[in-house]
Amino acid sequence: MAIQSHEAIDRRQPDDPRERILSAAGCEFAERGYDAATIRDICAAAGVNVAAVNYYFGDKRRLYIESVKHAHESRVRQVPLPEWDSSVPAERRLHDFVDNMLERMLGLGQPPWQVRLMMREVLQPTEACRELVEDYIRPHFAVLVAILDDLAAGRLSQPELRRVALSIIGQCFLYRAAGDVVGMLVPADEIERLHTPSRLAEHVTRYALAALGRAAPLPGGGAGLSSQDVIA
Amino acid sequence: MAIQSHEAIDRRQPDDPRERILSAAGCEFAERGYDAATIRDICAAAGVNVAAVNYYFGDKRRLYIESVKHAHESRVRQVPLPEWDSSVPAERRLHDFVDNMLERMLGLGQPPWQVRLMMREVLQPTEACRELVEDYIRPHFAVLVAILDDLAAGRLSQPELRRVALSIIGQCFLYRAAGDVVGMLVPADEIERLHTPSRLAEHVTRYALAALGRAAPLPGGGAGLSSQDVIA
DNA sequence: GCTTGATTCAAACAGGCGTTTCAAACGGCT
DNA sequence: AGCCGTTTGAAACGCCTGTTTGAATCAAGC
Repeated sequence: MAIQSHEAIDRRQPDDPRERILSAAGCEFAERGYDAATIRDICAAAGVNVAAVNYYFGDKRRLYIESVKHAHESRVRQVPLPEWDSSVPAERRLHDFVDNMLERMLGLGQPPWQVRLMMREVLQPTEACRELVEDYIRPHFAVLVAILDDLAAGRLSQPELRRVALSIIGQCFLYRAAGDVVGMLVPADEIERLHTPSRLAEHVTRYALAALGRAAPLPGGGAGLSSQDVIA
Repeated sequence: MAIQSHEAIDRRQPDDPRERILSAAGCEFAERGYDAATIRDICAAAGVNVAAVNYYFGDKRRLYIESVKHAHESRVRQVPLPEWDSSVPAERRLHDFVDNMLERMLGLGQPPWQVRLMMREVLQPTEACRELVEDYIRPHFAVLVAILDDLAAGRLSQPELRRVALSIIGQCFLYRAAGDVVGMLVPADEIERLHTPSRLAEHVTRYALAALGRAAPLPGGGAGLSSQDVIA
């Protein structure tokens, strides 16, 4: 039997069992991975019976896909694409974009399982991945390419712009995806001082601007937006 | 029941059951992950009985750890750290290093499951990770930092050098770890033409040299070691 | 030959998994 | 009240997992 009036009712209220299951599932999938996460644990965390997942979602695989979408939607709502006044210079827009991306990925506020779950999709794509790329990643990518196009003032081809964009994303990506290993390679106090989202954003931005000839090369003092880490 | 003379015999010969299990296990773990890989599948691939893994390794977890070490060792043997004559300029050494790293990661020869397995450790560290970092990653990292130190001629502090090194590694890392998503963002023909290890190595190197003021900024024609992708 | 230890094998074990069942409880409705 | 579709609940069903057993096989030493 069932699953009929699911479209009709409002949902989205936090005591809705379906919503509770999605949150618990996303959290569990993010932490343990698809295979290691069990329906029993998910249902226990959500405070519902194991039969509920069959009732609402059919089976584990569809629950997983829905929970990825759910995480991705709520994440988009939390951290929207930044928008700028047309007078803001491209350098500042690049910095804001990178800062926004790092803040979203490393998220000092609370390390959100949503990002961890989406990261799993990126690293080992399943059915939910294509949707994730189209709705979430590609728009961000397009904005970055546009900023770089402004910075290069038409002197770079689209393929070149894309490669530069990937270079910038790669740097941010490393800190999120391989953060544990980075933590083993860099002294702990240096991590605390210099590997905050805002400090990293400044480094990545300065690195890119210097490479594009829109700022003095790296050792230079007056190039970036500020000069921290004085001596170390 | 026992495990006694394991140290005595030579092993390393390819028909040794222990060796066969390690290879099959590494392959299976790399492809499916720890939980999804089953001992039965591994043993079937290795052509041994399921009891063999208990006999040789004790249990699944220890088999996993040993297979990570095994993959890492054979990978080190395959692709050693490049060495240079002291007359080679730092620019060339940087290019060679990046090219070597990308070739090892993306490995055109055969997409090796060893790298995929090690990548899993980097992304979600287990017990085997620390050893991996100390034996394999840290030495490479140190070489890169030394090259950058030469390039900067002492004008960058150690923390700054490490950040630049991570920027370079991050760019390579993205193509390996998030290659599927990159493939969705970039046109297929562009991938084929420009996202080869050697082309990417040139881009990453040029990007770094420009940022450090050791080459003309990116749009410049005569800066890099060659100027491909003419118009696109 | 026989003995001894190391190795292999088929078969079984207990436990956890996703999934299903079916009856009980709920909530509007007339 | 009684009815009926929706939602929950405890229990069970197969199935597949990692692991273990105990006997069969092999290799070498005497």
